[in-house]
Amino acid sequence: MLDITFIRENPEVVKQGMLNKGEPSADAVDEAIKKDEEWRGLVTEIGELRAESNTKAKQIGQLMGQGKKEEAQKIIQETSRSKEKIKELEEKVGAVRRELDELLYKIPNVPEPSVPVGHTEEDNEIFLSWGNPAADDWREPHWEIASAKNWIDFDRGSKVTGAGFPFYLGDMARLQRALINFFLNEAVKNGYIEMQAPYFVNEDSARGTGQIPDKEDMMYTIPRDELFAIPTAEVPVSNFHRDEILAMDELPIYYTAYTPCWRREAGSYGKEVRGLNRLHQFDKVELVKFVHPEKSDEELESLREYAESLLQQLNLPYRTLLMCTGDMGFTQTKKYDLEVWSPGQKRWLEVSSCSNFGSFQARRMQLRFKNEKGKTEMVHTLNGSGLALPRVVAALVETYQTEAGDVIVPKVLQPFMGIEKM
RNA sequence: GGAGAGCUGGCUGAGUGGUCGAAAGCGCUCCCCUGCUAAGGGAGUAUACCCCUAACAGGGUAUCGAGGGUUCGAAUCCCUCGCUCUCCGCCA
Repeated sequence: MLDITFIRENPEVVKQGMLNKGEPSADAVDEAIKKDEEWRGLVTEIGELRAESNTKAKQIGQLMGQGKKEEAQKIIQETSRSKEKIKELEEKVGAVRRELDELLYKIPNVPEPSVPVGHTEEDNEIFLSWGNPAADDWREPHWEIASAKNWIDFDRGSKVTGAGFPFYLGDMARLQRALINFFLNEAVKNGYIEMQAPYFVNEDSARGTGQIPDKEDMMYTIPRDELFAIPTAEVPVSNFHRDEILAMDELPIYYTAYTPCWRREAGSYGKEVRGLNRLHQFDKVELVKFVHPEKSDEELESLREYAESLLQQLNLPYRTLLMCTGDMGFTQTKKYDLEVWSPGQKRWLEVSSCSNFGSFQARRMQLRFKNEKGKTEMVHTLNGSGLALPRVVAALVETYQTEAGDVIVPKVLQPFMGIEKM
């Protein structure tokens, strides 16, 4: 959610950003400004009425204390009249505030000036490419390799749970465990605090990071206990400091957490979801940063560089995309996607998304800090995957497959697996 | 799952219907005193929002776990929920 004061002072910037992000109309901006005016008017009016009745209540208290009951009685009668007016206004102000909040929830974060304006993924900018994508004809997609080696059991996963919930077996299971260890170790080396987070969150947390109301259908729910299965560790980790005021010298704070992620992925179909390309449950190591507002731009770059370093160490060719305004999402000011090359499928697979949210999430979460002047100010939040497992595994297996059909274990993972070949 | 106790400012803790945004202590900040140290004296020290202002200052409202209710008036009474602690049960 954006700051209404910022919207009031920069309506055109907000409107332009909204249209650039592909919203059909920016009318919500003017409507919000109008609602805000109405709301402030009502708040002022109520404040005055309450001030009056507070004064009278105090007078009554004094008179009662002095034993002047009749005089007190007189004032009591006067007061009960304005009571109803206050109640009426309170209901109205509550309704107007809800309407205002609803409008504010509809206004997306404003893209950074450096973000290319565009509508579709065609307009994303290739920020950089690394490595030489393999293009040999003999390379197979990972699901062929996995099935030959009996590494992934999709059918039994479907029997036990449903489509998109595979079992991993033998060396494949060990590979995933190795990747998780490798990613976490690297993150800790780079200053991230390792964290184990809850896999379910409550409604306030889902709202805090914007899953509700924007992306409610993405999550699995546990209605009886009013909980949501996390679609990413971003949700519990970002909400860790919700409703807090941090000291300035605590910033920046970096966290990393491994969790499974659950996503309903309603409406997905076809070859896009073949094999490990898209699952309902998958593993991911997530990176979350809480930073000083002035630092968030450079923090996004270092987050991106860190995520890239993982692919470099695994020696997997990738490219980094700077997402255009229309493809970047509601809550971000700027976003990079890392795509790894899948030589068996001959396509790029997204394995990380590094985003700067500015104060957008922090405002929803009421996460603030005391700045240089001792004023409370919203922190800036960023997050990125470091990395998401299944597609890394897919690209890795396809890239490290030998013509003889084995899969070599990447050097950096060998210490974790204790073998050189799967 | 059952029974009970509790939730007050950065912390400890007082406050059972009126002058309480809240005693006292600790901590912290500033000032004074004191030739180190220690001690002492004084002032200040929550958050959000609204109004006003060039700004500072100022005025107002709300907040004593959350939400609702009773009342002219609620930290104090009532209801619902959350959380913490103790005991019992169960359990990886």
